[in-house]
Amino acid sequence: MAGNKKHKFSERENEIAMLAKALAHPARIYLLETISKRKFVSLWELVTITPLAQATISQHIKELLKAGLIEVIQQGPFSNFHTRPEVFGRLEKLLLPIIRKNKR
Amino acid sequence: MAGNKKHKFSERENEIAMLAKALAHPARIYLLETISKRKFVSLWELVTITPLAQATISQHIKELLKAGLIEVIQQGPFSNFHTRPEVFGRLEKLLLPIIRKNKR
DNA sequence: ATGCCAAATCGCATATTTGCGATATACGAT
DNA sequence: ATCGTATATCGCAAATATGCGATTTGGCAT
Repeated sequence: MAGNKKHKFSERENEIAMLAKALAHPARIYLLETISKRKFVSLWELVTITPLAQATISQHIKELLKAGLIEVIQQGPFSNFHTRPEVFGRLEKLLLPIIRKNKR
Repeated sequence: MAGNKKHKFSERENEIAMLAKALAHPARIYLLETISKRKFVSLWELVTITPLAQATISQHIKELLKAGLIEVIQQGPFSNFHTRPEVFGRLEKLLLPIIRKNKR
């Protein structure tokens, strides 16, 4: 079964896996890049341009928030999202060495 | 339900997600780095140093193979794994722009 | 308070992932 | 051919992820 064996691996390995998991769905890549491009996007706007139901988009956004890749700033009835530079820096710090070591 | 909506997103988004998914488990990060460090490792060796059952490790290795991150070369009864530089290069090409654009 | 809109959450169905014991397969040595 | 070792695969159980309709929540205006 899927009994949690995560404690068997290092904090670092778990952190990399956690961040990678947040990126492991095309909808989340799309949402992330849209938020990134526009700097500031509301969920309502994401709903209008994404081929998924509002509930589903809300769910994916929650995943991105949980991983810390994006942040929300409430503006009236709107949730405005933007990316969190520190966490992308962390991602670079964790992932680049692995990529660099193995890339052609 | 989880009906496949992947076709609703671009090839590129799907490729990034596919590679990220391969990295989205601490055991796979651990296996990948071990294979990377030693340049050439058999599954038997991985089994002796990884806190998971042989069947489970075999499964994770299969995921890494499917994503193209590693390759196997049979040597007698041993499966020797090594990383695939082209695919890490691809990963860099796809992921770095996103990271760079958003990092602090 | 009522109505309206954006967003989050609930509840459910289905799909996929994770883990492993058991079994099957492949290879080398004898 | 038989044995021993190394891997892969099967079959199952449980956990988690995905998707969405329906409902709830929160804010703003009137």
